[in-house]
Amino acid sequence: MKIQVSGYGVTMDTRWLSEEERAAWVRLIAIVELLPGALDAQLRKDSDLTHFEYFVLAMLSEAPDRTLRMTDLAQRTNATLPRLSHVVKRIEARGLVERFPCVEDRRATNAGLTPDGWDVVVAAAPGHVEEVRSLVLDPLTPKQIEQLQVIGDALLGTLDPAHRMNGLYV
Amino acid sequence: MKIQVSGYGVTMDTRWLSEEERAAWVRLIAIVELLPGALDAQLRKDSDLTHFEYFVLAMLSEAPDRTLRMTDLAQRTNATLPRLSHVVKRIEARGLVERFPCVEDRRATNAGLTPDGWDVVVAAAPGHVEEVRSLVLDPLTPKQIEQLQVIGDALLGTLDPAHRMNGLYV
DNA sequence: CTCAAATAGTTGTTGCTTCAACTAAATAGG
DNA sequence: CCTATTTAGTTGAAGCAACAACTATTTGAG
Repeated sequence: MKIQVSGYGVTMDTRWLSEEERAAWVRLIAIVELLPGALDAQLRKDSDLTHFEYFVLAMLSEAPDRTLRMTDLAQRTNATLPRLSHVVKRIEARGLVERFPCVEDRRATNAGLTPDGWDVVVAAAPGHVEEVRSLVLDPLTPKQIEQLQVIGDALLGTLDPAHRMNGLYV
Repeated sequence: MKIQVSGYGVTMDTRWLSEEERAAWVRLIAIVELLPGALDAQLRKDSDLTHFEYFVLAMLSEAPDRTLRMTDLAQRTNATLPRLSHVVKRIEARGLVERFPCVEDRRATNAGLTPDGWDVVVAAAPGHVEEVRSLVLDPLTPKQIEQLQVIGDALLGTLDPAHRMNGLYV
């Protein structure tokens, strides 16, 4: 057994990370921790929405009739059905969406954007897009943006094999 | 569609996202949504730890005397002090860390890893590293890992300007 | 046709994060 | 000095998410 300085200490038959791997990983995990808070903060402040609520409204705003079935919406937003159900209940209470039973399959529920909900998304979008630009896009070169897209595809191949998170977003 | 935002008497047009920008952004946001859950799931299952708890223990395990001041630890883990305080209280109750007042500055509290805490990190590390490999590193080429590191630096320049998230991680 | 299993969604509980309020100690201004 | 402010940390309340349990339809096997 050998004590490592920048590893975890005890060496086993695990393949530890190389310096390059560690550098990339540390940065990715930092981004994953910081980005949601930054997004939430801007949307909260300017539009009284969480990022997830915005995400839900944005998905609906791009759907035919601005309406989707709960299961479909859950997949596009990468939410569990219970989570989505609670969130939709809250934004329904605020008048931004409405739920109604599906005719073809009476187990199913449709969630549709109300006119008020549409107005809220339209009002929130520009500020959100500006935030995305200043946080993520502006610091990168066009080449890096392309690299990020390719890298993202590779990671989502393992994180989201079914490619369920496919909605048109922003 | 062109939506106008007005603020402080100035009206400006929103620059919408190009196809490349949107593609990169959609993938990044999907990763940010999916990665934490995947990390938590593995650590929960195999070691009864959240990823954040593991992160805290890992930081302590690399510090001199396996001890850090709360503020320092909060910065390295990118947590607020209240969040860290609650988490440390919980893992202290499990015997993994202990808190004791700092001698030089009696406002401050030190958090130190106990022998049990050390054992837990050492036991959890290999499985976690394997998970990181299979989720993030293995799907990427060495060149992409390098690109990810550079891109990460650029994004953290705006997300974490003070570069507080500096701990040696993994 | 019937009954078991799968599917769609909701609801309640528990746990973690955030926010605001608080205590206590160190520092700085006059 | 001595008071005012800043810094370090804790605590309690409120809100959101994960999980489990539940109802209600639909499908499918025999």
